[in-house]
Formats: sequence, C-alpha cells, structure tokens
Amino acid sequence: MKSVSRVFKALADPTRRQILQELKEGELSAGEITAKFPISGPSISRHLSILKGADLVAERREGNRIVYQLEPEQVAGVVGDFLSAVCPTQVLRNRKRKRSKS
Amino acid sequence: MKSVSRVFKALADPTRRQILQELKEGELSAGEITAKFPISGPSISRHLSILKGADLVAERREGNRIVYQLEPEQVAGVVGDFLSAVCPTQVLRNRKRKRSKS
DNA sequence: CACTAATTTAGCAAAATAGCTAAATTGCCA
DNA sequence: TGGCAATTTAGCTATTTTGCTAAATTAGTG
Repeated sequence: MKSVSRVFKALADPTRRQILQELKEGELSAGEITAKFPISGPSISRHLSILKGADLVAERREGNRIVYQLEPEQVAGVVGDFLSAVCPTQVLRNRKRKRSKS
Repeated sequence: MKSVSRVFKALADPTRRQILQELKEGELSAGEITAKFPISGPSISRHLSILKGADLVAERREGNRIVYQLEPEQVAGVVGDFLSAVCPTQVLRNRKRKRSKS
C-alpha cells in the first residue's frame, strides 16, 4: 500500500489520533498508553502497530517494555503535502479563526 | 459522529482524496467526476455523499445535474487543526524537502 | 531454571466499508 | 403527459476493521 494511504487510514481511527496526541507530550510505553484508554492491551498494541506501519511513530525496546515515540516529520510531511496539494492557498498560513464549530 | 472523525474517515479512502484533488481545479458534476474513475456511478455517488457529510465538498443542483465544489476551508481547517495539535513546531512552515520518499 | 511482568500474536465475532446491479427520483423537453 | 438523461437510493456481497480473550514471546529476577 502507498505511504499516504497508510497514513490516512491510520489517522481515520479516533483512538489512534489520540495516541498521537498523547505521544506529543513525550514518549510512552505500550502499557502507559493502554492505561490512558478504555480498551484492552492487545487492541492498543494493534493500533500501535498500524501507527508504526505508517511511520507515524517509532518504537524501541527498553528492557522489559517497548517505548513509543511520535514521528512528527512524517505526520507533518504526509498530511501537509496533501493539504498543499488540495488547498494550497489557505494552508495554515492565512487560516481564519473558526466562527464556532464547523 | 464528531466533525473531525467524519473528516478523517472521509480522507481515509484514496478515491475520495482524489476526488478532492480533481475538484481543486474547479467544480464538476457527478457525471464528470464519475468519468474520471474506473468505478460505477452509484459508488462515486456514495463517495460524494460521504465527502459532503464531512463538509469537504458542497453540492448544488444545476438543472439536470448536481455540481460539486471543494470546500477548502473545511479541509484546511480540520486537518490543519489536527496538525497543529500533534506537531505544532513543524507544521508547514519549516518543513524540509523530502530526501526521497518517506 | 522457574516465575512474573510487559507486550505482541492468533483466532474469533460483530460492525463498518466499498463495490456492484437494479430501481427510484428529479428535471428537462417535445 | 411521456420519455430521456443524470443522479441517488436500496439491497446485496465480499472485504476490512476493531474489539475481545487466550496463548505465545521477551526480558528481568530470585
């Protein structure tokens, strides 16, 4: 599958988007991530492997546990490229504040 | 469903992302869009209704046909908000050219 | 080595997704 | 009104996704 498709499919799930937001604060082990969500460890593990498959996170083993880390360049790269392809004029630069919620 | 979820689910499908790119060039009727893809009219119609449900496109009837139009503010708004939430430092501004393909 | 903790892998069931064809709808025109 | 063109809606099937529990893996510790 193409990289951009893997990324957008990964971002389609709200749990996975929230995992990315948690990782923005700093790296976390699989168990620490699991503790933040109401779903089982194995389910989180699969979400993590999908995020990893899209290169949105990197993992490394640290003794007993596996630590995950955000890859902000991949997030900004792929999503940003799409954004500039579809709406080049109003990408980030020039974005108006939202009136309420769209 | 929440707006951001509808948007990212809509963007998860490659056909729908490509429809948005086609619409970037200017509005198109459902039939004109269908002609650009190898799948059936009804399938395109459903993709369009999902894009419309996420407010990524707007439709209007024009006589016999229905014309679709990109809503770049919604695209840039929702996706851009997510981007600034997850990787505020390297959002668009400051993005390095890609070395090859990530 | 045996035991425990952390995590992933396997296998299953329910729900969602995307495609198709056939039928319904909507608007135009004679 | 009848008929045609454009599009959507309905209903179906196959595939994918997401959750679960149970079992396997990997690393540290007595």
